[in-house]
Amino acid sequence: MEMADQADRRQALISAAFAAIANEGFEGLRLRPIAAAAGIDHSTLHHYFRTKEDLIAAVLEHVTSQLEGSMRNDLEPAGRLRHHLGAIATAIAERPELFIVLDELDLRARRDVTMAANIKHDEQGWRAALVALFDEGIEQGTWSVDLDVHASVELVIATLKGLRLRPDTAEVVVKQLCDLYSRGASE
Amino acid sequence: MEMADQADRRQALISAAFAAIANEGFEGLRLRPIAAAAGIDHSTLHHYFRTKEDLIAAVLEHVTSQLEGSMRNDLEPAGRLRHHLGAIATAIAERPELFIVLDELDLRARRDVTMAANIKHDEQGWRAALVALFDEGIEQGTWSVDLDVHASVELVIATLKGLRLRPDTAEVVVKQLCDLYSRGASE
Amino acid sequence: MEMADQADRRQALISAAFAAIANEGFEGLRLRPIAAAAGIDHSTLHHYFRTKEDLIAAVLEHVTSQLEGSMRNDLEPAGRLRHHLGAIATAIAERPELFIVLDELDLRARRDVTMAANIKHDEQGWRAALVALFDEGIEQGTWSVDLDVHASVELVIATLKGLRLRPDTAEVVVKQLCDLYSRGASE
Amino acid sequence: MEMADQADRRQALISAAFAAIANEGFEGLRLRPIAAAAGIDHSTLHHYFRTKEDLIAAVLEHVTSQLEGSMRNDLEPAGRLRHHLGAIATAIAERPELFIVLDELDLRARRDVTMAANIKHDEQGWRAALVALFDEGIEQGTWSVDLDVHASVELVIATLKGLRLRPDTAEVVVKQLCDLYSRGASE
DNA sequence: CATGAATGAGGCTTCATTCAT
DNA sequence: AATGAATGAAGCCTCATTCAT
Repeated sequence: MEMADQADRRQALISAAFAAIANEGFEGLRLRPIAAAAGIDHSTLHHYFRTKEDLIAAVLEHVTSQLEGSMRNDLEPAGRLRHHLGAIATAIAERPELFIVLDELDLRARRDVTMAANIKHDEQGWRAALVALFDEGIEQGTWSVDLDVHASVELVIATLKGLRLRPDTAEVVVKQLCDLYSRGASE
Repeated sequence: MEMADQADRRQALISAAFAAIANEGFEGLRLRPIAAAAGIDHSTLHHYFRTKEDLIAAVLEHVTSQLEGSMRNDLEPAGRLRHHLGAIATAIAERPELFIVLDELDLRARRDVTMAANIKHDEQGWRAALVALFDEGIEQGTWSVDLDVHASVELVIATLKGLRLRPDTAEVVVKQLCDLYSRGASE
Repeated sequence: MEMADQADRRQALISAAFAAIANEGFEGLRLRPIAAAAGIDHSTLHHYFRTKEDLIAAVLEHVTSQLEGSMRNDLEPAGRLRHHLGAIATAIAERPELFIVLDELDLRARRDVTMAANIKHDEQGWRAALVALFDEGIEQGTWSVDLDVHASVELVIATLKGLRLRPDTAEVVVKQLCDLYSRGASE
Repeated sequence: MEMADQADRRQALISAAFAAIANEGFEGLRLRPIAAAAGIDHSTLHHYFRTKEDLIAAVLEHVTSQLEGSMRNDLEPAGRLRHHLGAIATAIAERPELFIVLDELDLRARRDVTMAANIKHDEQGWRAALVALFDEGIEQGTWSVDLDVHASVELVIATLKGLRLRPDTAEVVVKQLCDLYSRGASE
């Protein structure tokens, strides 16, 4: 039981840090309030996370673990794309903070090599799945062989990243993007 | 002449702040180094910008003034879209700092109403131009009347925003987006 | 057997503390690393030494026990002096840490009455032996009756203390001091 | 006039730090009390000394400037030695704090290269003067050509260093050392 | 306009120690 | 005896801002 308490406390700290970043931004991340939110002394926080950086890394881990991709391999390419984009649009709409924080992290990654590495790693998996999706679609005739897979993948990623700050438009934008690819497909 | 000096100094401060944000991020924005970069005492900076926020606002103004849109009204809709997106892709590729800083500013806007207002105002103009572009295209038969103008506008904006952190992919992504709309058009 | 373990552990803590003072100085004495070096939790250290001061006192005891003087009473005064100084010079050269730590302790004694008392006690024995040596030497005609015994004792002590920070010069300095007293003796 | 104030304040900080080291030792050197003693906020201290190390360096400079050697070149070697040692003995007796602090600094030099360099530099001058003194003495027949100059210099230095912690014995010890060299000389 | 000393609030981190287990 | 979570005090340092000059 105590073990659960420990983990809980740790999780509480991560959650508090996550919320702080979401609400106040990276600038506003102060250790004292985080500790207070978890109901402990600010020096005790260092018992769980030796340094501020360690806490931030844990936040990143927490965020990415929540976004673990759901790519349904049982659908054909077009449907899979539609489903995947829809899932992300839904996630953006329902839990925008997740993406806000990811954006802050993304920005910080420009100066923090560790963070950059972690984010890159996470994106790699996503990117690979998208490449496979488009490759398969071309193979099956869903899209023309002329389709630029790399460009398409980057377009999808860029669009989704660009939606982070405007969660309210996520749904329509994603639909529009799907439609464009469907039209290409019907051709 | 001194007036020119004044303006120069002011501009030097803004440039220094801009560079600092581009290189170190918002977190790394310290007034003292900014003043030093402009060759003045850190106290004197407050004669030009009463507060840190004021300086940041000036940086935003500086950034947006550099991005004033070039929407060529002499071209037909499809060409105009292609040209516009190409121009932005070029800008991203050539002066990525501009967009990096814009991203930092965008993120900060979530907590700074003044900044949010300024950014929104700037985007409004952009948005309106895009709406006009698509409306005209539909009117002229470039795109189907079924085209969701609002969604398309947001898609374009989201995509471009999403490119900020990956300036190297800007060109191909923009081309891909144009192609998708061209194909839709050919229909 | 466990008792031996206990003593061993205690000794390990003292040794680790000794090494820490020798290497990092008094400033650098931290309990956690000491405990870690002895392979126990930092909390457990408090079972062996209730407080940091207690541990330091034990270090002093450890150091002085290692320096228990070897004054050979079988030699005549001049030879005894030469032998004694030589022994200390050798000790300084071979185990300089012992003297470094003693110096740190000496300095600290200025503010720590307990330490001051302990050190004073240790020195008292040394001082008495030296007084006896010189007294005997005068009695036997080795040195003139004009020899200031007290001053000579303090000179010897001061010189040896002054050598602590320059272990490499210990040998020649000690030899020089002996020579000065031998010359006085030959008179 | 204000300039004097500035320098005064700076000096006040150095003096306060000096006193703190003398009374509490290096361990007890805290910036806040130092600032308070000088009548300023603890953050203002950083305006005068960017870092704690800088302040310590200033203390060292202050101490050594007070000890600038008084080697009277108008006296013959034996008299010069007697005079020099007497001067230092007097200094130790009258201002023992100076030497206490020097001892703390000396000890710290073992871990602080900058301090070690500064101290070494100061000692170099002293050492050179002593070497010259003994060389001249041998040349003039004051001492035998067999005298080990290097050893004698180190003996003098070690003795004086060893006196730091026992200022009350300085006078007699120094006299005894002089006597030993005089006797050697008379020979 | 320019300076630089001064401020006060606040930042992260470290440490010896205690307490419940 | 041993652990490790928790504490609270304290450490150095930084920053935006103000004020007297």
